[in-house]
Amino acid sequence: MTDELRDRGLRLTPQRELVLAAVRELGHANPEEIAEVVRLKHPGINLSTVYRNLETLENVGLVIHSHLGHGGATYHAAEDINHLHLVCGKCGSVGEAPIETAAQFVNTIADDYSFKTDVTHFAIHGTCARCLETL
Amino acid sequence: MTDELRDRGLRLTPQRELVLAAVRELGHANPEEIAEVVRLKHPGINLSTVYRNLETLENVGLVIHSHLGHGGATYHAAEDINHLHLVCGKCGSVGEAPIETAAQFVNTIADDYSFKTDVTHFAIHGTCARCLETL
DNA sequence: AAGTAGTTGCAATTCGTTCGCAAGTGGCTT
DNA sequence: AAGCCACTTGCGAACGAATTGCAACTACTT
Repeated sequence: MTDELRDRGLRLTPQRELVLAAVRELGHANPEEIAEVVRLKHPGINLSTVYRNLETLENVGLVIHSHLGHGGATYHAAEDINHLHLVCGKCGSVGEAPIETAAQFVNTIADDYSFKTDVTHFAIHGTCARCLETL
Repeated sequence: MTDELRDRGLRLTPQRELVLAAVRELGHANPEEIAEVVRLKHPGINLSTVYRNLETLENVGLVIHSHLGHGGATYHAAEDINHLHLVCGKCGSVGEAPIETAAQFVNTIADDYSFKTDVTHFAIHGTCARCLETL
């Protein structure tokens, strides 16, 4: 990460390093959760610092956010955006499926509308298997 | 709409009527925009009244919300939820495509994960034709 | 070792949404 | 036609999430 940052005149601070580490560790997490993990090693970190660092890490391409639910964004390490999210509207569970599942859909939209789809950015909303059973 | 409401012990107030009318007129709109339209005929309406009415109209099945962008929800008349939204991450434009476009995708997910997808609830995120050209 | 520009923490602010409450009003009942 | 009660409204306060201004700090270049 040092290069990605320095090449743009940005700095490698302990806080920034810890934020990235937390994102990598957590999988998908919101800023609040990330702050909690960071605080284990750097108790004083401010929430706004976490927000700002997530933003710069995203600009630099090390981190990506996606929207899983009604609320705010969740963050992923850029390396492991290789799945789409199946979010259950009833129980809130978050499942995963390989991006290839959507390959054909993405192609159709590209062909018919010249629209380049990023399937990972928004979750796929619906009802999960368990909730379908218990209706 | 009278029946949907009265059957549940709910009332048909002028505000409620105007909120539904505004949703039908606007296509996809957020609470603020809906409030503006309502105010043309009922200047005093309070924003929280709009929020509450959108909620009850949704419970009753006359209105549905979906998430098009980072921010809050946008509301549709229940009748015309027959398309999915293609939201451009660059320019913010909102395109539409028939739900059938996603039929195969939805089926695959149903078969492989027993997950029943509601494609209209979240937008399809990506880059629109025009923004792809001007890169 | 020093200077500079990026970064942090803090507190205040914004935005969108929700809440409690007292006053108002639909619409059933008589 | 009048009355009653539960549902609604408007208002202001409160809310959570995210953003901002600013002064103090510090990573990095030279």
